[in-house]
Amino acid sequence: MSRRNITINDIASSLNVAPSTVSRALNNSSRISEKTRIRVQEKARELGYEINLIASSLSKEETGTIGLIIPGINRFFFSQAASGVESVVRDRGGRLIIAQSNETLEREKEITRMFQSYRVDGVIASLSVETDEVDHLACLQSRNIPVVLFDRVHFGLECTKVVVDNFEGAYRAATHLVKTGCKRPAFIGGPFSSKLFQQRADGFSEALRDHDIPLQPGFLLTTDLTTTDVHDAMRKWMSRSDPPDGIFTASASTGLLVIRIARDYQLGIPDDISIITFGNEPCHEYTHPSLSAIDMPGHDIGATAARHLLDEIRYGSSEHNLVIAPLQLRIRNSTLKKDGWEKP
Amino acid sequence: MSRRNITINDIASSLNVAPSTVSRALNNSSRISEKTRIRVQEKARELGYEINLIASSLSKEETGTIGLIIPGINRFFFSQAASGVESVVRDRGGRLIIAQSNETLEREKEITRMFQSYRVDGVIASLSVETDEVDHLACLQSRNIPVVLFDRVHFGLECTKVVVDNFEGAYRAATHLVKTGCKRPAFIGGPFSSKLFQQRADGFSEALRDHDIPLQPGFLLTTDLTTTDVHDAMRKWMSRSDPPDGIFTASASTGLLVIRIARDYQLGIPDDISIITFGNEPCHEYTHPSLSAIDMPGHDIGATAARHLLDEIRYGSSEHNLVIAPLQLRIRNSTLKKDGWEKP
DNA sequence: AATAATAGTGCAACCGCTTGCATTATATTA
DNA sequence: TAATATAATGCAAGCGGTTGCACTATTATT
Repeated sequence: MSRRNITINDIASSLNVAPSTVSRALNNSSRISEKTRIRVQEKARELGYEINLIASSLSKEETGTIGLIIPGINRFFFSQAASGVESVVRDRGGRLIIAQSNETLEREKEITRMFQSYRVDGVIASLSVETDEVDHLACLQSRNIPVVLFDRVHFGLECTKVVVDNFEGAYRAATHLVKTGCKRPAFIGGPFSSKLFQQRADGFSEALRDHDIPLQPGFLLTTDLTTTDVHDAMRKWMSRSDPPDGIFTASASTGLLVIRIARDYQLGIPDDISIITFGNEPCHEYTHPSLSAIDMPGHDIGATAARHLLDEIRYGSSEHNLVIAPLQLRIRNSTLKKDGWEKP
Repeated sequence: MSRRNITINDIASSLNVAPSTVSRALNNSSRISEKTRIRVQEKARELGYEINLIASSLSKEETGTIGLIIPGINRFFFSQAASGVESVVRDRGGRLIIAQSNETLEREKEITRMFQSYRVDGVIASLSVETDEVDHLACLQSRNIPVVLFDRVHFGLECTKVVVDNFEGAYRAATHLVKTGCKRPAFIGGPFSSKLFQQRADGFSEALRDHDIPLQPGFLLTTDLTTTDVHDAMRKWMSRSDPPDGIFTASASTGLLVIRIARDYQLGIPDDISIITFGNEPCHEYTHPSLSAIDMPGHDIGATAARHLLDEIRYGSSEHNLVIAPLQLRIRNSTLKKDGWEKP
């Protein structure tokens, strides 16, 4: 059982050539004769040689590794995105390090420091809710490590960003509610400190305005989206004599919660109340009724972010784009009122 | 904007000490005087020094990085497990590289080669369905890279394994079905090439035997668990004059599918037919009715695997354990028949 | 056949940190 | 005070590749 790993020196000496020749042969340098290349590669296979990427990284001053920061890997959207990133990075022969911020800025900073130490070639990130400044990311850039943000972006950082059009998605969701017969739609979203929720609220409002549906006072709620918050909101709404007949939740998980609470209130979905969410999860197919949603293509978003980052690394272009990923309206039963105006 | 990264040499020369002194000071070696240590650490902070982990890894011949191989990051159980691994690894100051096999052996082999090249300190893996031999993992071990398997393990590899007791879980699920009034429970699982499904089937059978419930012919199905397979199975069962009155699915996703198909057949759940699954997902709370399950603690399993691996790395112990993670029976509405024998 | 151009290979420095051993400064002991 | 033990620091050789440049072997040009 050979303890020590085979190195290019082993190959070199067993073939009586220089290590540099071996290195070039293994990297298919054009400066090596076909004959030698084959001799070297065969010997390498014979000895079970595997390149030491650490050594290679050190001398090449690039690691072929990119770092991914997400709030939590175990949330559907982010795991989809991670999957997308991973597949692109792998296709291009790279490696991926994934780290979770757990929604704290402190941890996010820790991770960027770690990535810096690791000399990753680039970083893709979706920011924690807490993140209100981006010095830690700017620091990466100043050390020549390009950054690409997706979904949870911050416009204080000059970099390529891959986002969905939150305004448009919300607009479409609200329009869908209206077109399927809702006269009194309501909105529940997260804090406006996150631009994303602001935009979703705006899209919702504008859609109502454009369709001449008045926004009832108290029907546009901003909370922290904790379970309690959502329960409170529902209680407030349902205790009214004129409750909403449609709800748009600005997050997928909130929608799932709302559908359950609505059932507890014995509300008929969608006939008493329609429900649609921003964000789509596998669950949505399995709820009762199945839950309509604005679907954010997580995998594509991750893949796109990765492609942009890798291009920036490869070509050193410092051209920063704002990429808008397409949204899909997934109509399911939670918004198909019997007497709705529009049936698919 | 300083392009080049600060190195220990920069610190050394600006302080007129040797690089080795700086290195030791930064690593809190006891061989350095308090005074120098502080001087060095302050200067390091002042210059914005960040250790180059690549260089450090190369000279220490250890990377502080561990590799994780899972079939797919975007599946709940595995993302939970990954999360568990990550948190433990991070607590101990390490880094994690995650790679997905996408359920193919070939990709799994590729990953192990990549990990080898990366000189990860250890590997945690949950095998692809295709994986019927473990030479690629044995190869890691032979190069002194310890391996820990979880959930999808292979007993051909001598290593620590973290699993759940599939037999017992299935036994408990089946017993639960029986105790809640099922007289004709059925089982649908994956191919027996995977030990795990075999064990679940065995647990199911034994529970019936122990409770004197006969297993009807054709009620223990082994398929590839594709959507078509599940539909076929349900059609076969439901076209009988004496269909099952309870179904135990050996995977969570199959259960979700079954509950939907059952609704399409207009079956009352749980009164006409109870459903319980091996594996629990957030979805289970939101289906209608909510779906009972044997819950595998993904996060804990990952964390446990990580702890064992890191200990093996640190202490070089070659003692290999079989760790059985506890299962939880999550009783929800899909198994609470009105006239069941046992109510919680 | 002599010269120039080109292809193939080797030398050696380097990437940045670590570490065994040698050396020097300081403290302890006789 | 000299001899010895101990603490603090420095030297230099790695770790395993990569790469600019020098050098040799081969081929093309006149």
